[in-house]
Amino acid sequence: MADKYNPADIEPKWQQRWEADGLYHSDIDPKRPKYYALTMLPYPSGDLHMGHWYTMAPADAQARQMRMRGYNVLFPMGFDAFGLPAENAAIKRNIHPKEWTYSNIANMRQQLRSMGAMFDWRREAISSDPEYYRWTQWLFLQLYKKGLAYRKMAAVDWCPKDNTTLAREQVVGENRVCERCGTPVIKKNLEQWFFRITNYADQLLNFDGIDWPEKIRTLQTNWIGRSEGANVIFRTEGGDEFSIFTTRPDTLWGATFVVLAPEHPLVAKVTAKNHKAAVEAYVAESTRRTDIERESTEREKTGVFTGGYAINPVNGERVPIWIADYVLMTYGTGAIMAVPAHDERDFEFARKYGLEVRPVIQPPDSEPLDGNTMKEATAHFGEMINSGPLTGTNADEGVKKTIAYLEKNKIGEGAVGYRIRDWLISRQRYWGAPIPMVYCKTCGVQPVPDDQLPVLLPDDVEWKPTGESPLKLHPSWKQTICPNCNEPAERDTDTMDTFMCSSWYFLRYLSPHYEKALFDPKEYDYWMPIDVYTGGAEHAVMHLLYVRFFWKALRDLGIVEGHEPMLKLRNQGQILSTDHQRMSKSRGNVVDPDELVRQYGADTVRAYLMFAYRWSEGGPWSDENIQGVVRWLYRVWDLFTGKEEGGRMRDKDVGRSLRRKVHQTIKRVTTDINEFEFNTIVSALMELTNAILEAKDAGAVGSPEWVEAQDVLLRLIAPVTPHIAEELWTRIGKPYSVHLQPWPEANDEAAKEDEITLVVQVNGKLRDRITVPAGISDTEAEKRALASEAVQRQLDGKKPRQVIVVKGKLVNIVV
RNA sequence: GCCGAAGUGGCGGAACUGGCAGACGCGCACGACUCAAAAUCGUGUUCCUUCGGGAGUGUGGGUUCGAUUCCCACCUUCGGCACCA
Repeated sequence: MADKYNPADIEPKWQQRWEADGLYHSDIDPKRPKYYALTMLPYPSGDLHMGHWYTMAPADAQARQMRMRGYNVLFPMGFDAFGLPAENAAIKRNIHPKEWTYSNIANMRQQLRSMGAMFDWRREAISSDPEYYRWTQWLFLQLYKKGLAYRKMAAVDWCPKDNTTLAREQVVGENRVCERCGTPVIKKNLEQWFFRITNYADQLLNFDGIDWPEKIRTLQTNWIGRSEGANVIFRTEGGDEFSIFTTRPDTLWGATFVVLAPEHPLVAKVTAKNHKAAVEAYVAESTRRTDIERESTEREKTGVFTGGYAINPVNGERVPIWIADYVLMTYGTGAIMAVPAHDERDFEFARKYGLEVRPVIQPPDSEPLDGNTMKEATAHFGEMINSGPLTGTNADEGVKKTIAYLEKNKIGEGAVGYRIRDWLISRQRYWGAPIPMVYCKTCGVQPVPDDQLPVLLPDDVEWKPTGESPLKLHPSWKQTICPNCNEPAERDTDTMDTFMCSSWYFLRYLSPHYEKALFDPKEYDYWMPIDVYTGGAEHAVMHLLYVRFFWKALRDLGIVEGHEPMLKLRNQGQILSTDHQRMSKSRGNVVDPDELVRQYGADTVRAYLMFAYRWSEGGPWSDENIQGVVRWLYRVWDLFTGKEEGGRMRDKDVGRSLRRKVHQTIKRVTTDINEFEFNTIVSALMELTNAILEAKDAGAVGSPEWVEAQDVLLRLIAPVTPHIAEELWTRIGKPYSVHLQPWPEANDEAAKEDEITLVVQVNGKLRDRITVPAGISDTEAEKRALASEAVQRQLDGKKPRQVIVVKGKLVNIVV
């Protein structure tokens, strides 16, 4: 009986048993409340690393605890298997991406199993399986039919290393680099597929009814970047109308010139003959520039006069039309009114090119502004001056009144601008779901009919990137017939962004092999929506935004119901390497969990990851502290397998205080696990273990309190360290399985303290601690506090001016 | 520049709504066991101290009987955005 704790023996044993028994199968059960716990699916990049364990093991513990609390828990797992990293790795090793991906999946599946998590593998979904991407393609077609997918020629972000376009969200940092490989992106004019995420901008700003971290909500809100203002219609002297967007319509009378983006469609038309050469040179120059140069705020503003003029609709003034690359075609209307007196950029530009600066807002508490002598623009609100009929309007009404004025005179209207761009989903790469569209010379763009899905990705392709889509180079793949006229036609040779695959994967878990639809409606009705989603915050404006957009689009298509797919989101922090850098294969600093599991066992690694960091924070990896957890589990083991010295308790308080600790721990663990505070759970469990050991020394063995303590401890550690819990549960003769037991209930009466430590302060400083009965009255507490020797010493004969008693906690004596 | 988060022992980190700062661990020191070491167990461990106390949660102020917690200013670190009109 007194054998050593050997995780290498017990962990595989129980994993096999659970597997054989289907212990973690999640099936519809109308009798139990459901709980869909989802954790982000991994990319099959080769090995499971510490980061995966760090997200998944605590998420598993929380899911397990919910199960013990009587919920029917779905905790599925799958692989986000399409995409660039797999393909790039395959190129480097010169093996087929498919082979590479699937062998990695086989490996990672084994690693995931070693964690002892309660994944229901029958529900595994792999996004690169035809039975999966068939539905990715089907969803694309649904969006297309709803007008939410469209094809457009645009200047798009292109990664010259990965040889593909990227979504705006996948270009990161101030150097505007590719999110995958860190290479600065360039612009290319290409015809590409986009999803109309901008249609949902306002809805995506609404987080009502979901419990998501403030941080993510802020990031998404900033990314969407809503700003209110007005569109104002200007006219060129030639009579062409164009509209400008401004957030400061109250400064309209101060517009002394207008600026078009170099790509603006009116540029050629407004350009006067004698300015043509300069304008064309400037346009050519700015197309050549990278985004980094062009969008850098450091760079001095440049521009050229077109020789054309526009009419300011509010005062009929003739203002020069310039072009400048600080005006972006992709935001607002690609044209601005320039109000140098009240906009820093316009001011800089006006001073450089000698254009008029005319103040039309007089901010309070400042000297009357003079356009000739101003040193900088002032963006403050204030009283409108020199503004025709609106002169004298005060700060808080200016914008509103100007919009009303514009609308009344039909020269503009209130408008909203967004920073977010439509989601570019075409990729010129091989390893992805083909875009199910066909191009016919006579019928144009045609969707592939549903019954021809999936459009299979061919295996026999030269997948190495050339800058062209690999599928384009395949000898026969793109040749097809038009679904409309049956004449020869060509397939779209691009594949879809992998973020598209991962925008709906949680729906496929419901019924991964269902052939009739995206999901089995019975499963959907029972399991959805997701009750809790766990994963990294680094996906804030990519995956986590796409998922919400996708769901809303699916809702509008009548495929799903409700406004949000995930009711609650919790982000873990990141585990950095020992060098405080992100773990990555290229840096060679990846910490391998397998090695630790071999050395200490999965239970120890699970508990350590929960114990060592605040889950939401993460931090640099260190295994120095792991000894604490190792020792703890050995102590737990000994508690159940060591010699039990029965006998008489030294006094009856031993039993009562043991029971108190047991019930206090139930409370703490239950609260903390549902708040995703895993480190304090392990602390509480260690404390309980220590308390039981102390009680053992005090002769508690065999008492009812002892029996209860053993029982509860095993139930409480079961979600954290499932294998040792199961082993010890069996060894003390309890019926298999501990994971089928109900979660213990805390008894408030038992958890209550009989005695409390009353803190005694004098002038807010701690002077004494006295032990008193828990239910002590305020007057009695005051009396005892004043009687304290330490207090008397402090008072030194002085009379207390005031005595504050906080019930059951402290007495503060003010002198 | 703008937005957000965080600064607590040698280290990881606790502290519910303003009420015992440093739980639980690591490490370290000393002790027990041992021929010895490891492991294990026990004791101690914020700093200073004349042993009465004093100081202490990034810095400086403020509110309060009382502040790690609330308010103001600043410093540092991290994350995000960045000519968005």
